[in-house]
Amino acid sequence: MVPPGLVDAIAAHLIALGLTAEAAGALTLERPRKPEHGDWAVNVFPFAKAAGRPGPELAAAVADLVNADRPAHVAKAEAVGGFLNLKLDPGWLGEVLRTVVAEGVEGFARTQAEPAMHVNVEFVSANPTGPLHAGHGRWAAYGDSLARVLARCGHTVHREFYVNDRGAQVVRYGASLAAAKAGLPTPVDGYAGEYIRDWAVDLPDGADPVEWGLERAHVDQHDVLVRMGVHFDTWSSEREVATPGNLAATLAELKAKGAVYDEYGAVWLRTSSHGDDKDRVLIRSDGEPTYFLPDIAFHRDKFARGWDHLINVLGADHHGYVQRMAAAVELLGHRRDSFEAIIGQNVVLMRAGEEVKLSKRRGDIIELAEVLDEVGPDATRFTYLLQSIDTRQVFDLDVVVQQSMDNPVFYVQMANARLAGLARNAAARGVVRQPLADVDLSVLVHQRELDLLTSLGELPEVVLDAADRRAPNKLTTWTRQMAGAVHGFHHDCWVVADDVAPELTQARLWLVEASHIGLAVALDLLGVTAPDTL
RNA sequence: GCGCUCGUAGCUCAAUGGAUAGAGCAUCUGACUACGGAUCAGAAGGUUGGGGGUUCGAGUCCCUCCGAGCGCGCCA
Repeated sequence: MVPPGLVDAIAAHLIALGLTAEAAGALTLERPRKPEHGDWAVNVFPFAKAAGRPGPELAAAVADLVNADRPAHVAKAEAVGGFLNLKLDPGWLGEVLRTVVAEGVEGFARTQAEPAMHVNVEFVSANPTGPLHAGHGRWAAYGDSLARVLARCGHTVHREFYVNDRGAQVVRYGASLAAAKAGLPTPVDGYAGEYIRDWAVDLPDGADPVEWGLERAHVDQHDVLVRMGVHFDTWSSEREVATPGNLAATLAELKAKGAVYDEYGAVWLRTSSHGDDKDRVLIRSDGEPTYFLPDIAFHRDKFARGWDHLINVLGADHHGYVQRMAAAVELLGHRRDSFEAIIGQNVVLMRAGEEVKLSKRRGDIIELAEVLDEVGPDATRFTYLLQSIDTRQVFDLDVVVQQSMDNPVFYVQMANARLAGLARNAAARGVVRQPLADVDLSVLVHQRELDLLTSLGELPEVVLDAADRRAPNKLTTWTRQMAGAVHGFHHDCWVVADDVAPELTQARLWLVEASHIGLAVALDLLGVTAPDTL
């Protein structure tokens, strides 16, 4: 949070020092890494050239102007090198606290992004040929949390799961189930997983193994996602999208762009003219569409349903897919950047110090359901969101299972529970919290208290940053920092005690309330519950 | 061979092109007659894989080399 009017005031000083209004408009405040550099800082180096003087000199000049006429809540401006460091008065943090309490869990850190978009987020989209494995969990946690963060920033968000229930693999899957039921060996190119044998036991006589198997896999995947707290607005079926009429209409639209041609008996799309490294087959020489044409029809359908920005969360093994789909989107007449592929790196699962390879075909998988059984939904989601989606993640089941200090989710949840405990304790001792308007917050001067308030004030920016950079893990980092501040406060600052003045107890009770709100907001965006008792 | 994504403390990870690269774990040393010690404080730990370049300034951008994962189907 930034004191209202502060940016404008500094920009006005820059203009007074010779910058154009446009140049000064680029001004941003940033959080200094070190506390001694103040609460906010302006890096004036970028403006040095336009002002016609060296950065340090410009910073000093702006500092003089700010000190001569201090904007609200600014206690001191100081130039250090090319930085203008701003120290806010203690009253500002009280304003932060009052804002947090007034806005509450619903409203705090809810910033309106401009422009607000209709965003369709497609994620997981696992093949309907078996249960979700531990690797899928990362996409589930990431996609759902990203959707929550985008929604909090004012976007209208739709969660979509695409079911590839058509094509050769589905046939192989059905054949594998049928063979297992008959006690026959797994067909060549079939699925050999243990779940095939387990599920085949339930396959009714006379049932179509493909149809029955698809339903079985869907129910299994749906249920485990629900257990994780992940809900999709739409489960789209490739079969329903790939109707002859739909495919023909899509093909016709592409043909109208002159991007379709016949060769070797197949029908091709000229994606290479739009950034792909070669053209792609739409309809095979045997007359069957590849996966690609239905996929294009599916994306066309998303646009037609009113979504103007499409996000696809994909595993690293699908990165080759991005260019061709971006090309197709462009050929359909949409802006290239209205299709956004987020490529996530794979999860490496460790158990007993060894890497576990995940392969559904070979049957060597760890099911997501097993992870949830062992670890629980909260630790599972928190762990998946611990780091950037851009880096390979090592998910060590043994470490996550033991509720040790290796697992930060307990550190964070305990901080939340402690805050609740502080409020409970005060109530049990008969301390009644007075209305916030009647409470003097200026007694909050302990470094632990200031740390909590500073951290709280950062949350709105963290949420925006997480949305802009598609990085919900920023929130994980924030909760860990916030939890550290809570534990420090808990250790050093007693809320109700004989040697704590009643006024300080009141202020601290509200500090506890605000901190509780902040953690609740962040944990909700991560999809992690915030229990008040552990 | 070509392409995509990466490489930061012993380990797992942070760091809008900005200030002396930060946390947690593990290790060592301290702090409990009170709100949950599942905590807190301190110490130690770094040539940000190597080398060039761009600029006032590079962990971050560019080039190159090394290393890792993943792609390069009329599979999905």
